[in-house]
Amino acid sequence: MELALFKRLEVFTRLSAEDKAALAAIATKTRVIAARRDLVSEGDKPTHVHLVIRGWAARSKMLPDGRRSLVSFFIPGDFCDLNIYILRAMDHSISAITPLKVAQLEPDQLLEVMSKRPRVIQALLWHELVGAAVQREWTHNLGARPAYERIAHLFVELFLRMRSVDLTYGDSCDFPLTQYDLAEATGLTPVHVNRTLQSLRADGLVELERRRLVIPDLQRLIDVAMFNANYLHLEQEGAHLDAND
Amino acid sequence: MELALFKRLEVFTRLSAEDKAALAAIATKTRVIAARRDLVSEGDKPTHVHLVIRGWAARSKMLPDGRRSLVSFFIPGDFCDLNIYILRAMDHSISAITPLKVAQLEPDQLLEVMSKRPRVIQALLWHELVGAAVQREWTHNLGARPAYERIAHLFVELFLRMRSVDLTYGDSCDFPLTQYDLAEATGLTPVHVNRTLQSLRADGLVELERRRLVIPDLQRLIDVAMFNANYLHLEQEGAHLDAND
DNA sequence: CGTCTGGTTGATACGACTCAAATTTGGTGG
DNA sequence: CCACCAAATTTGAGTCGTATCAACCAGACG
Repeated sequence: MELALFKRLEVFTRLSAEDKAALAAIATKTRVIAARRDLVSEGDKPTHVHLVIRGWAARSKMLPDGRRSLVSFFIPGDFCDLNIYILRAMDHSISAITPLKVAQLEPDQLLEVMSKRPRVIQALLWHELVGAAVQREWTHNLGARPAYERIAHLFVELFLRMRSVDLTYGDSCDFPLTQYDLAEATGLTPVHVNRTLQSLRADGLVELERRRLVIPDLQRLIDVAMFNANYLHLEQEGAHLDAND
Repeated sequence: MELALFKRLEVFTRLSAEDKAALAAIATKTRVIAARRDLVSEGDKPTHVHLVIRGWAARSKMLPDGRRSLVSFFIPGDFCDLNIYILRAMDHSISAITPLKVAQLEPDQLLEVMSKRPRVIQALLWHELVGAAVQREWTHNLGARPAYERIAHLFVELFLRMRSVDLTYGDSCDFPLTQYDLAEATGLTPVHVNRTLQSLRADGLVELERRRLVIPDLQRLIDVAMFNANYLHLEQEGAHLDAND
């Protein structure tokens, strides 16, 4: 288990080597899911906490008439389902976008680690709160931005999140979402996503092919999307905290 | 301070009389805000945790071009800003819809109560998780439902939330949102909200006038809105837990 | 009374959807 | 390495839901 995975948790609090080792010790059991399969399904009583190790996943909600939304994405370093301690049944599904490797944590063991290591509990709480902030921004994105800016905004968010876990390479990163996925995440039609994407490309804001995203001028895309990185709470506050007290 | 306010927290865990007394003891300082004024503003470093005692509030996010979204509503019994322990600056504003009375809790004192009373910490965590689930459903609502169902869905949600804190009277409740508020919350135009509201009325699904909502046939509205109460996690799990151990 | 806020109406325009088909890409097995 | 198939992307034409702009109306309030 690569400790690099816990980088995301350290934005808020630096974890000590022991904290990370304790987490790693209970994250040994992994599971691999094929692309497009469910990790957890709506209605299930959840049994494990998952940590994404490799690949992308999405949280989806479905309407009785078949309409589906993707309401969150998970990239490496993201925990899903920290809420299982409390919620009785899943109100959404989590499915793999790509082939997905996750660590499967036993709730009891995680609880044990948290009770002994206040930094870990803080880090996980921070993780959840940022998740909630992202969700609010998505609501805002769907409610307030037209298609062009809305898609641009999603690109910026995902790019910055990938960058925060060192998964970008200069101005590019993996980007496994299909146009159909983008449609479900933005509340648009696949056809309209396609056309909007073409304008974004024509305007030189993004390149997207073969599951690879290139953003030649990030600042320009940020401006277009009216993106305010506030909500990602990426500032390295953790840097100020000593990990060894 | 009326203990009834903590009813919302008890959906998940029954709180003992002492738990509630401890909360009430630190919730003595109240603050009153005029309608349409900010309780907390975007960018602020938050200083208190707030509990809504009377009135409605909303969480809003604004775009540089002036477009605004309401991304959450708070009704009596709701805590706002439990995240202040972690987040450095507010990524949204909280403003009063009606004249608003809140309890202003000192973060330190709340922390103190939580550390001594595991049930309280559980209840607050549950509260946050439900808030996150509601946020996801809003994202879904904006992304997947057309105007008519979308507004219907919001009515059902707010009605059920009001009912869960005993603020409904049979098939009706206070409903202080203007059509302009509804527009900002649903990502629609005030004009379109007006017209959609007229259809909902014409179809006998809701009555709404003078800040009062009547839902003559809740089940029918639920069906129209494709509302699944799952995500509110209202089932009285707390009923199973003994408050005195 | 006038003023203000919130609600309503009408006419028109446009962004996004629908349906249907063609094309390209990527993966698989022969 | 090519042939094939399925998945993903692209294109076109026509429609519809929602936005826009501009009045107008009703009640609340000082």
